[in-house]
Amino acid sequence: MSQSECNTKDKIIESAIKVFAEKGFWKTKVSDIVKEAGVAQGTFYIYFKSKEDCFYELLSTLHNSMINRLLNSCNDGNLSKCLEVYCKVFIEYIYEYKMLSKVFLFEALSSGERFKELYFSFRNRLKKIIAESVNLEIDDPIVVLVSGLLKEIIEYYIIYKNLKLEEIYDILDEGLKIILGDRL
Amino acid sequence: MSQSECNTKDKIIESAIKVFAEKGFWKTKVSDIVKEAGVAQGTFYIYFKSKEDCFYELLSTLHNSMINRLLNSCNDGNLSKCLEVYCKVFIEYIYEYKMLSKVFLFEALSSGERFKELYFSFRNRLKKIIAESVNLEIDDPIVVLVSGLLKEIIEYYIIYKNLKLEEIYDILDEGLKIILGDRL
Amino acid sequence: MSQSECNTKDKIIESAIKVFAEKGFWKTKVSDIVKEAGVAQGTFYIYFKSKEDCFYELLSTLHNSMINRLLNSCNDGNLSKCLEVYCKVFIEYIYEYKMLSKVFLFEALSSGERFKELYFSFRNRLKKIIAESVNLEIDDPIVVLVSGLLKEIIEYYIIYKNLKLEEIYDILDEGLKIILGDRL
Amino acid sequence: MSQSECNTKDKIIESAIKVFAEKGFWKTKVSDIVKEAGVAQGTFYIYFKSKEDCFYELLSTLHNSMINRLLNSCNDGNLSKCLEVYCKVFIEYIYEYKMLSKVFLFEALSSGERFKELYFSFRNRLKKIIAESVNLEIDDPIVVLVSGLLKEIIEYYIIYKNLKLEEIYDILDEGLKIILGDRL
DNA sequence: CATGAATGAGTTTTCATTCAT
DNA sequence: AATGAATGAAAACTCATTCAT
Repeated sequence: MSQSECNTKDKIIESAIKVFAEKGFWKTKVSDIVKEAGVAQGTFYIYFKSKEDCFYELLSTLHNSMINRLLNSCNDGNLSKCLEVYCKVFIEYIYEYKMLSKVFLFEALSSGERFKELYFSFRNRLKKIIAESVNLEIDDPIVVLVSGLLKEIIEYYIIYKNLKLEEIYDILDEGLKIILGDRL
Repeated sequence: MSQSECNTKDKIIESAIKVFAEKGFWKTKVSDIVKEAGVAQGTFYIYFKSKEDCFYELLSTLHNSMINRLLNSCNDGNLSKCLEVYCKVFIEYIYEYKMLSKVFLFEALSSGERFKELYFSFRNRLKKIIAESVNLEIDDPIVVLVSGLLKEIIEYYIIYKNLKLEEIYDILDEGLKIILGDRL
Repeated sequence: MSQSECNTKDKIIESAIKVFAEKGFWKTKVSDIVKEAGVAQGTFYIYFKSKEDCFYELLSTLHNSMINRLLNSCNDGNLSKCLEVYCKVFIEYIYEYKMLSKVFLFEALSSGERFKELYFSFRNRLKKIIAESVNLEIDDPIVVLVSGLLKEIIEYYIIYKNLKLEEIYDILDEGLKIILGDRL
Repeated sequence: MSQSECNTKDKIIESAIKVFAEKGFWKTKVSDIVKEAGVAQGTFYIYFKSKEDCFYELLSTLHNSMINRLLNSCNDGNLSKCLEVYCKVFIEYIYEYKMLSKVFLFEALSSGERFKELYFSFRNRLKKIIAESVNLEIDDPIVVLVSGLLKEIIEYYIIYKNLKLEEIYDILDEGLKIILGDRL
C-alpha cells in the first residue's frame, strides 16, 4: 500500500466513525462523511463498495479491537479475578468511545440483517470470554447475569445517566458481588 | 362488517404495527403501510402527521399497555412473589409480540431523539415497578441485576435464540435465585 | 332560493374573500375556506364547481360592484368634474378593500388564462367610463395617462407605501392637474 | 460545443426562463424545467436550493440587467432628453422579452413576500433613475405620471394588445408631451 | 488514484375533488 | 342540502452511486 492510499482511506474511516457516532447509520449521508474527510464524493467508492459496506467494516474492526484488548488485559491465573478485569476493561473501553458505542452496540440491531448477525457474533465472543474466565458454560446463569449487568450499566448508567467512571465501577462491583457470592 | 374492517385508523395502526415489526422504522415506507391496510396514501395523513408520528403513537400505546398489564398482574401481599410474577408477565408479553418488541425495544434508541426519550421513560417506569415490588430504590444493585437479566433474556434467548417459553422461564428462575438469594 | 341555501353560500363567499385576500389564489386551500366558513369540505362543491370557479365568481362580482358604484357616483353635467369623482371613488373603494384589491387587481393576471381575460375586460370597462367622462376615445393619451396614474397610485402608494387617503388624494389631484391642464 | 450546451447551470437557467415565461411561477414544475434543459431532476438541485430560489435568482439577474442597460443608454447632458431615451430603452427591452416580462413584472407581486420586496426594490430603482433624469424627487407628480404611463403601456399595449413598437412609441411620445409640457 | 458533476429512482407529503351516508 | 372520510394524482426534494476526465 502506498502512503497516500493509506492516508486517504484512514481519513475516510476516521470521518465515518465520527459521523456515524453523531448521527447513527440511517441519518448519516455519504456526503457528510466525505465533507468531514475533505475528499471528493467519488473517492469514498474507491475504498468502500457502499455506505453499508463502510459501516460493516467499521463495526468489524471495532469489535475485533475490543475483543483483542480484552484478551490481552488479564494473564492472571486466578480466573475469577479475570472476570472482574474483563468487565472493567470492557466498560472502560465503552466509556472512552461513548458516542461510538451507542451506535455500534445499539444501532447495529436495526441497520439490517447483516448487522444483526455481526452484532450477535460479537455478543457471543464476549460471552464466551466471560464464561471461560469463570470456567463455566456460556448459558450458565452466572454468565447470563454478568452479561445482563454489563448491558444495563452501559445502556442506563453510561449512555443515559452519563455517570463518572468511578461510580460505574461501584455499580459493577456491587452487581458482581451478588452474582458471584462465595466464589469471590 | 367486522370491527377491524370498519375503522380506518385501526386498520392503519394494525398494518403499521405489522410492517414496522417486519422492517423496522427506517426501512418501512408509508406506502408499505397503506398497501397493507388497503387504503390510499393520503388516508394515512388524515390520521398521522407523519411516519415518525405514527411510530411514536404506536410506541406510546404499546408501552402503556405493557405497563398496565404488569400493574394488574399481581395483587399478592408477598412482595418478592410479585417480582417473579412481573418478570414472567413481562417476558410473556414480549414473547407474544416478539417481532414487534424487537423493533420497539431495540430500535427506538436509534430512531431519533424523541424516541430515545420515550424509550428511557418506559425503562424507568419498568424499573420503578420492579424496585417497588421488592421495596428497594431504583438504583439498588438487585434492581440493576433484574433489569439486566430481563434485557439479556429478551435480546439473547427470545429474539436471537428463539427458545420456548418454558426454557426461558427456567433461565429467569435461575437468575432470580442467584440475585435474590435468601430473600426468596 | 331558500334561506339556508343563501346563508351557506354567503358564508363561503365571505370566507373565500377573506382567505383569498390574505393568501392569494395559489396559496389558499379549499380547506382554509371551509374551515373559516365553518362548513364541511364537501359543502364547498355544492356551490362551486372548483376553487378556480369560486375565485372567478368572486372576481366578477367584485368587478361589477365596483363598476356600478362608479356609475352611480356622478350625475353631474360637468363632464370633467365626473372624471375626478370617478377617480376618487375608485381609489376610495380600493383603499377600503386594500388586501382584497391586491389579490383582485394584481393576482388575476397570474392565475390562468380565464382570469387574464376577466381582468382586461374589467380594465376596459373602467377605461371606457373614464374616456366617456371626458368625451374622448379610449386610446386618447389623456385616458392612458389617467389609467396609468390610478394604477401607480394603487400599486405604489396604497399597497406598498400604505399612505393615508388624504395624502393619496393630493397625489391624484396633482397628477390630474398636469394631465388635464386647461381643461379643468 | 457551443457555450450554452457546455454549461449545465446556464442550460437550466435558459430553460427556466423559457418555462417561467410560458407558464408563470405557480404553474411551472421543476420537472418542466429539467425536461426542457435535458438534465436530470437532481441536477436542478445542485444549482438551486428550490424552485423559488431559482425564480428569485432569475428575477434579480433580469432586474440588474435592465437597470444596467438603462444607465448605459444615455450620456446626454440634456436631462429631459435622457428621460425619453430611458423610457424608450425600457419599453424596447420589455418588448423584446415580452413573455418573460409579463411574468417578472406582473407575477412577482403574487409569488410570495420575498418576491414582493424584490419587485418594489426594482420599481424604486427605476423611479429613481427617471426622477434623476429630470432633476426631480421620486414622489414628484411628473415622476408618478411617467411611471404610470410606462406601466400602462406595458400592461395594456404590449402585453394585452400586442401593438407594434412604433405604435407604442407614439403613445409614449404623446403621453410624455402632455406630462412634460413646456419642459420639452 | 482522485475528482465532483450528473443521475434518477425513490419517498414523503399535499390537496382538490368525489361520494356514500 | 350537508357531511367529512377517502381518494390518488401530483410535486418537490434527497442521496447513494456512477463515470468521464
